[in-house]
Amino acid sequence: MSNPNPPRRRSERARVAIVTATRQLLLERGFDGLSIEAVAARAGVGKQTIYRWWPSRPALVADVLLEDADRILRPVDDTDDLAADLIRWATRLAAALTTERGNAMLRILTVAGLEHPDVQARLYQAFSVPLHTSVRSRLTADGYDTATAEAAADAVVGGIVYGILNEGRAFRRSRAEAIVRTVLTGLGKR
Amino acid sequence: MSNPNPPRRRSERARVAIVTATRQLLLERGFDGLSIEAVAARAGVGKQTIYRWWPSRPALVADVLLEDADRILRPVDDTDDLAADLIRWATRLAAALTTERGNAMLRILTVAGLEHPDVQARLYQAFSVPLHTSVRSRLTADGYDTATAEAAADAVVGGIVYGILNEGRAFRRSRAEAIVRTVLTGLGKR
Amino acid sequence: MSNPNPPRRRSERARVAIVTATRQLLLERGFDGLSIEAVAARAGVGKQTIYRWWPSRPALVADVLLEDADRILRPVDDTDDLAADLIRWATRLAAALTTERGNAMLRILTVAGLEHPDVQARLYQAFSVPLHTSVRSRLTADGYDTATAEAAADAVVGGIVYGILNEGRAFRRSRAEAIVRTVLTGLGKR
Amino acid sequence: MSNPNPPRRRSERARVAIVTATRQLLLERGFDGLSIEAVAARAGVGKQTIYRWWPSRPALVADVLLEDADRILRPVDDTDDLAADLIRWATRLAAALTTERGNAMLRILTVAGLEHPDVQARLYQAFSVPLHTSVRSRLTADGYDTATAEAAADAVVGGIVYGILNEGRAFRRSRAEAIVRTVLTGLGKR
DNA sequence: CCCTAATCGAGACGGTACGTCGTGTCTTATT
DNA sequence: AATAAGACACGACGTACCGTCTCGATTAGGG
Repeated sequence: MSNPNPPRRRSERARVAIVTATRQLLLERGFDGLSIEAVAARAGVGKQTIYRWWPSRPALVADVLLEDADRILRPVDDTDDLAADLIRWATRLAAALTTERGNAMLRILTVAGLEHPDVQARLYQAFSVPLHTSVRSRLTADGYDTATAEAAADAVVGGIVYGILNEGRAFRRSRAEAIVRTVLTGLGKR
Repeated sequence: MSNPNPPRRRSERARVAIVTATRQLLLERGFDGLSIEAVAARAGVGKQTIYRWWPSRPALVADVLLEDADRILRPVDDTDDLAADLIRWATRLAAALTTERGNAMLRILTVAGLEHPDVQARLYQAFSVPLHTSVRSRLTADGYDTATAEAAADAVVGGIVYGILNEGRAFRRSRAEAIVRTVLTGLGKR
Repeated sequence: MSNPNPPRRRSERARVAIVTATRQLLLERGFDGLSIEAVAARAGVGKQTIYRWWPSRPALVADVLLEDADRILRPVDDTDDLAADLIRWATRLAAALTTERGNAMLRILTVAGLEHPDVQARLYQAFSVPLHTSVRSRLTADGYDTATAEAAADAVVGGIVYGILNEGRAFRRSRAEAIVRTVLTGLGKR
Repeated sequence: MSNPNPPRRRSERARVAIVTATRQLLLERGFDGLSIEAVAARAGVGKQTIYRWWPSRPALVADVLLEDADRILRPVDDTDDLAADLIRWATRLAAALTTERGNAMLRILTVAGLEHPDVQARLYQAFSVPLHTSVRSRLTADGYDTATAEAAADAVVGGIVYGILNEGRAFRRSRAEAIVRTVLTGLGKR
């Protein structure tokens, strides 16, 4: 009995060439300067091959960003020093998002998400959720209740990422530390 | 002494028509869907009249957003109850940014800023700075030191705005309140 | 002794499906609107199967036209009345070329020939030559010399076919008759 | 009182460049090989400028052909020798249509007309009608009645042009002469 | 109060990119 | 082998806008 839905046979060679070309052009020209035509040319691929597998420019960009997600997402350490763990995590996050490449990625990621709802959903799952969860679960692991952990994660992640969106690479790591300290200081175990 | 910048005789009629058309089209089609050609057509204006006064599409959009800034920016009240003042302010901010129109504005504002550095600077001054300052000065007014107020303002503003950027209109006002409470609880006067 | 051209095992089913689909699409969309892809889809056949057996689109079209040649080509009757024979033949030809289908065929045939030299050669042999020969040999049968018969055939066939190419289905059969009469009247046996 | 329909201001420079480029490319690559993109590139013009003024490729081609119509259309001389006049005209027509350029034009003209009805109408008026009329009026000038002149013109023009469409540049001028002679011989004044 | 130069509407222009269609070649799995 | 299916690199399509550039036709101030 044969498969009624034979899987479409996709060229891995083309897929990699497209994703690679997209990544390069994204860093060279930014999200807005990225044209499908340029990607196709650099990848040595027909435009149709891109349109066959990706519904839109933001969707292609999202795939590229998702492949690089682990450069930004790191788990929170779990020693017996909560403050130290979160501060280490926060400064590393700030560091990753203020490298030239990391900052470019953050901006691209944000624009791509804002311009295309379904891409937004994927990026949200892949970036915002893990970031938030890292902090939240480190807190609940230490005994904080869900609501408190939630609000504290909002404040820490939002404070840092929104700060970097606004200030760009000028955002200092010490500011991330200050945010964590400020939020933490107020969290009395009940 | 003669005016070094002799006011050029600009048609106010055209200016208003352009800004109005831009606002409408922005809400109908979003930032990316906005074309100068469509603005000119809707405003009953030649394209050149737009290019004569605005250097780029984001600059035009920025002007429209700036005209509407006061719909979002409200001062923090200054009663003797810090927590109540900040919570009121935060929930109002969240409310403004989760209306259909307010949310659209936030998204447009963010994209416009991320894609055009000099527009970014103007929008930063007009939106991010006042937001941040509101909170910070309410805190310093209550005796908190600059560094603490800074970090707390980062956490509150970032927590709310970044949250809304991610969740959109689904962001609950109660979450804004929780963030404020969490941040506040930790701020012990020294 | 074995066949030097071992017949390749070609699917007759596919051949017929392709030719039929081509004929339908030719009548629906004309020569220019005919795409190999559409033929393959309508025939339920892979594109490669078409390219395997026909070198080009005009070649495929030519095959279809050749299968239908006998709808147009009729011998000239040979009674003892030359004028009546030729007039009958001419009006029948005009009739065949002014039906919806016949006229479409003529136009397709002409375009296909003009755009592809080797197809032109085949179509010339299959259509123009027999048409011309019909008239010419009826005349030589009646005793006219070759050169005269040749020129008269040129005038009759060209007059009718070129007329129909220009006027389309508006060309009246009586005009074909008039041409024949005019040409004939001048042919005095020597 | 201002003109309610201000004439659109068309660039003559662009018009000429487009027509010239089209003519060149037509002779280099033929009708089918002509792409709007190539015309735009060679003319140093945006594609839109072509599409703004011509509705289709055949329409553009028709304009080019019409500009060259006088290379083919010549009046019939009117001396007192009908046969000589028509033969001279016919051989000149055959000569014009069997030069490399003239033959190319004839083929292009025919294909363009067959593929686009409204272009067909214009080309018919500009080429077929004058050709036919030339012969017909020379005959009526000599006293032949309308119907006879009509049929004779059909035979002469059709015989020559259809012959050249079929035989191409191999068509001999003497054949044109033979056709004229044959048709003429049969025309007894009544 | 008129003159004149800046501004206005309109829209053509040379371009870039879009997203789609079709080409002819190829690869894979099936018969 | 030949087949149905369809991915692939490529080229062209016709459209949308870009930002620049004329065109007259106002229109608002300084003479």
